[in-house]
Amino acid sequence: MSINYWLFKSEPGAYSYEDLVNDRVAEWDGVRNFQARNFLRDDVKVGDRILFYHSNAKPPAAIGTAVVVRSGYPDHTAWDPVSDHPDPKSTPENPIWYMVDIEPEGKFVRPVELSELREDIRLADMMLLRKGARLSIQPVMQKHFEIVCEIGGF
DNA sequence: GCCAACGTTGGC
DNA sequence: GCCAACGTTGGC
Repeated sequence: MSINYWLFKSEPGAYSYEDLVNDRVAEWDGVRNFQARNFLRDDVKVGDRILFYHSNAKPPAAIGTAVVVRSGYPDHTAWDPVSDHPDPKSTPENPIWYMVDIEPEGKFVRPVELSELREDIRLADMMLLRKGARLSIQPVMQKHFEIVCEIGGF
C-alpha cells in the first residue's frame, strides 16, 4: 500500500497554513466541486501527503505540507444553513459532499511561488501549471511532490 | 478590476 | 443531448 500525493488549495484570507498550524487539525469542508468531491470521497486516504497551496495570494505559493488523518466522510456543513457553504440538496441520509481531516507536517523554509514552479522544467506537467488548473483538490505525482519540497528547503 | 477558463443550470 | 447564459476561480 503506497500513499498518494495531493495539492490542496486554500485562499489564505479564508484559511491559511498558519491557521492549520494553530488548529492542529482541520476538517477540510466546503468543497463544492464534483471532481474534487470524488477525490475526497474515494481516493484521499489516511497517510496521504498534501502540498498546501495558497491561491489568490500575493504571491500564490506552496507553503508547506500536511498529512491526511481521516479519510472521506460526509461534509455536515452542507446541511447546516448557517455554514459558509450550505447546500440544501445534501442531507445526512443522502450526503452529496465529502471532506477529510488533515494535520500540518511542516512549513517550507521558504514559500515556493507559482512563478518558480512554472520555471522548473521538471514540473512542466503538474496539473497546477496546466490549463484547467482551477481544481481545488489535485493529485500530484510523487516526484513532483518531492521536487517542490526540495525547492522549499525540505 | 479584468478576463480566460471552466463548471453548472435550465430551456428546448 | 445541446448549448447559451451565468457564476466562480484565480492569475495578473
